[in-house]
This record gives sequence, C-alpha cells and structure tokens, in this order.
Amino acid sequence: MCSSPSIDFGVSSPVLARALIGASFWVEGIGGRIVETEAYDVLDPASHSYGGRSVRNATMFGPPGRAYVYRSYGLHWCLNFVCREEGHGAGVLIRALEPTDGLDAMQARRGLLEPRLLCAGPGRVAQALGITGSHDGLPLDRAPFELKGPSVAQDVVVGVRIGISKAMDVPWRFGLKGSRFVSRRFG
DNA sequence: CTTTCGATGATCT
DNA sequence: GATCATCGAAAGG
Repeated sequence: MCSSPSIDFGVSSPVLARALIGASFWVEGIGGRIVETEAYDVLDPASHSYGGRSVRNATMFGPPGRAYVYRSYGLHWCLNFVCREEGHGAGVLIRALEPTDGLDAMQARRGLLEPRLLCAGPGRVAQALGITGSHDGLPLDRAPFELKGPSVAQDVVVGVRIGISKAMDVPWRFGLKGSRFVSRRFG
C-alpha cells in the first residue's frame, strides 16, 4: 500500500537526485540502497549534455526513466538515470549504494573488499552490479533492473559535486545523512 | 589521516 | 592535443 512507491522520472534532476536517496536498486537481483547521487542538466556546464546532443550523450536526450551508461577515464562505467522530459538532457549519476543483496557476487567482481567499499563511488557501483555499456538506453522499470522508492522520508544531506572542473559551486550532490557507504563525507 | 600520480581510451576542439 | 561526472596504489604527515 504505502511501501515501495515508484519513482517519478518526470522531474528536474536535483529533485530526482534527492528523491532517489534511500531508494533500492538492483541489477539481476544484486544491489542495495542508494545513498549518494548527483544531478546534471543541459544548462549545467559540468554535464555531458551541456551544449546539446552528441553520440555519447544521446541517451540523456531520450525518454526519462532509462539508464545512461558511459565510460569514464577509459576504464570505468558510470550509471545515470535519465529524467525530466524527452529531449531535455537531464540525468542523475548514481554515486554510491549501501549493498544489501548479492554481496558475494559484488565481492567476486570487485575483489575481497569490506562491504563499505564495494559500491562507494560511481565506477565501483557499476562494477559491483555488472553494469556496462550494453545497459545504455535500457528502461529502468524492467529486467534486468528493479527500482523501489523509499517507503519513509529520508534524512538527506547536500553538498557540491565531486570530480568536476566546471560549476563546482552548484550544490547538486545528495547523500543519506550519516551513511558510512558514501564515496566521500559531506562537509 | 592526506595528497599525488599513473592507467587508459573515448570524446571534443 | 587536451580533457575527462574515476580508482587504487604509493608516498608523506
């Protein structure tokens, strides 16, 4: 009834980024609680979508509710959720999870690590969940994905985004207050 | 605890 | 040719 509400992707990226904190996300049954996100938008110089559509960012300009997966620094995959409306170019980067399901599989993929480090960072999330470029453009409401919103209000903390060199003062990083599973502490 | 740096390849100018 | 929405190891306090 009021548990496991669905997520509304037809909102701005900061609104979605905040709403995703405390949600649960799985790929093939492996996943956990989302504890850290970042918002990006077409009008935001730090965003891949800034400046308009290209081959890489095409999924960001497609329908909301799909996965935008890109290769980072030639080595890592990173997962975003597309939002707002088709053609806009907005998304939310999934930066960290608190692992709850499939810890064995995550450890097998990432090496023998303490749970705290399995999904603490966007590249780590993708590796632990087995996300690659083959998932780019896939809808988030169907297999292999599963997504359930938080059933109760979450305590959310806000900060500036990590690892960017433009728009560094924009407070579009969101985290679950007190979580030990974030990629970096909030100031 | 912190900072620095190499890996590695697609993307963009 | 420069720049990355990163990670992990290494070195320094």
